[in-house]
Amino acid sequence: MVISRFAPSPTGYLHLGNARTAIFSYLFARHYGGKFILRIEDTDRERSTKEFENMLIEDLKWLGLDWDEFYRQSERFDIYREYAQRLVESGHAYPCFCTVEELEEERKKAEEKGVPYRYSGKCRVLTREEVESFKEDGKPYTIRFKVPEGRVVVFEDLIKGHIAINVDDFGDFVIVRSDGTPTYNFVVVVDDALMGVTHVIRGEDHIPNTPKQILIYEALNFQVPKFAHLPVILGEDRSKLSKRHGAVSVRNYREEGYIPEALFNYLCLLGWSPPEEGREILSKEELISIFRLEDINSSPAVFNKEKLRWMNGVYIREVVSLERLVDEFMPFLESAGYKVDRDYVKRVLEKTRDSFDTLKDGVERLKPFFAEEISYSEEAISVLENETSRAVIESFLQKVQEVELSGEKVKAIAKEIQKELGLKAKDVWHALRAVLTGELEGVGVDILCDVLPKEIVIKRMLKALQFMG
RNA sequence: GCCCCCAUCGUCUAGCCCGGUCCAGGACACCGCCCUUUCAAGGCGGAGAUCGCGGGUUCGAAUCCCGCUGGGGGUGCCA
Repeated sequence: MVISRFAPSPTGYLHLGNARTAIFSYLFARHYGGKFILRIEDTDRERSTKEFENMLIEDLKWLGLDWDEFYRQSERFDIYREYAQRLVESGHAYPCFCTVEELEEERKKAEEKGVPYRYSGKCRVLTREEVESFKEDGKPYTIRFKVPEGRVVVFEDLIKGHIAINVDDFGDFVIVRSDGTPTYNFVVVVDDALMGVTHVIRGEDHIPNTPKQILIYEALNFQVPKFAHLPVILGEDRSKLSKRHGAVSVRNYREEGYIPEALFNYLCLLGWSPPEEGREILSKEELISIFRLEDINSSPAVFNKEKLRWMNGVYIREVVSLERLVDEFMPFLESAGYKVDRDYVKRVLEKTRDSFDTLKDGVERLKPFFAEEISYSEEAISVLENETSRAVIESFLQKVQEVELSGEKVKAIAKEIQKELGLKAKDVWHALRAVLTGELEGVGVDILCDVLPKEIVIKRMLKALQFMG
């Protein structure tokens, strides 16, 4: 069976890049009917927080991901301790008593000499007696993995292909910190092996770590999994997508009114493309059935907010059901301070969902449907100041009294007024629009009248007349 | 510095493995027209890539080989 995992560290909000990694890893597992594991990598006790962990989980669920197993590394320290012990006993690792200061010194010297830095291996040659006596003195120590010399680690990456790295490039690395907590390169191996992970799917920034991990797999006699390193996501300036590029967390997009399925869909298209050309709007189910690691592009992709926006619009106007859209939209109306009836919102959205790209934009555009009081823009005011506008409004008020209000009716009335007053269609509509929406652009006056209660329409007319004095 | 990865329209990409059907296809954005009471949406059309550069191999290269350049990533008692 295929087993993949997503292993975020709870040190911040779920980043778009990580979200995409999670999605690919998830799609892969589901495609093969395998298992998907979520593992919180919180071995760095300094930077990890429970709050971030909760938000990570919340965001992953919001995106539509689910997992079969859940682990938290901070709860598995006993396991790591045991395997670290084994490595020491088998001679693959050793205690190192060097202080941070000493190491800093080594690094500085290397830099001055212009040679690439790697740990000197000083403590590698400590005798048993020396080690014992240091320990008795209570000297803090780390445990380092002994990197074999002259070894070239080779692996076939499922995305990048053949990769060979000479491990002489890095020195013995720390697997257990002086405070007893294990480090990433070590725990990731122990966990992936123990959890039976068959495919390690992660960002390409992990490629340099891979040989170190393979060395540990071997030392522990674990079976080495397959690796698939995803290209990174870049910002507009082609550097790794980060906070300085603006909104880069899943949460940002959630708050801006993006539909989770749209974000999910868009993220999939960064670095991956469906085998069937031309179809880009794909549901989670479709993605699961067609997703293959082989179709992942090996070059980095620039995140394009415009296209995400467009895609979100597609989801709003034609993909999600009306009920779903209402559910998604309600919270945005509430946080904008509108107290409205769900049924009313549904009637509004049914006619207007094709005119905005994000829920937040929707709130703005649909203001005339929800706001108690509307305010006039400068352009609207200048229209209201037109002599003809008063006549239009007065006539409209009179004609609307005896009829049931609807978009069709309003069209008929507008035409009548136009004829009676000898105006251009534009003049009539502009006046009505200014009165009803306070703007000269936006939703159609007819659809506005289709759902807006008649008394509100009348109220706005009267208010306008009053405004005109 | 050293190590690693990458390179097709502005952006995401198809094609590259198995050279010719590619004077390179699709999508977003852009431009124009249509629809129209406005803005969107929608429909139709357009512009946009000498396939990073230079060498090879070949009758023929975006596709194979080599070099260069550019970009990105890594180089932690972070993950």
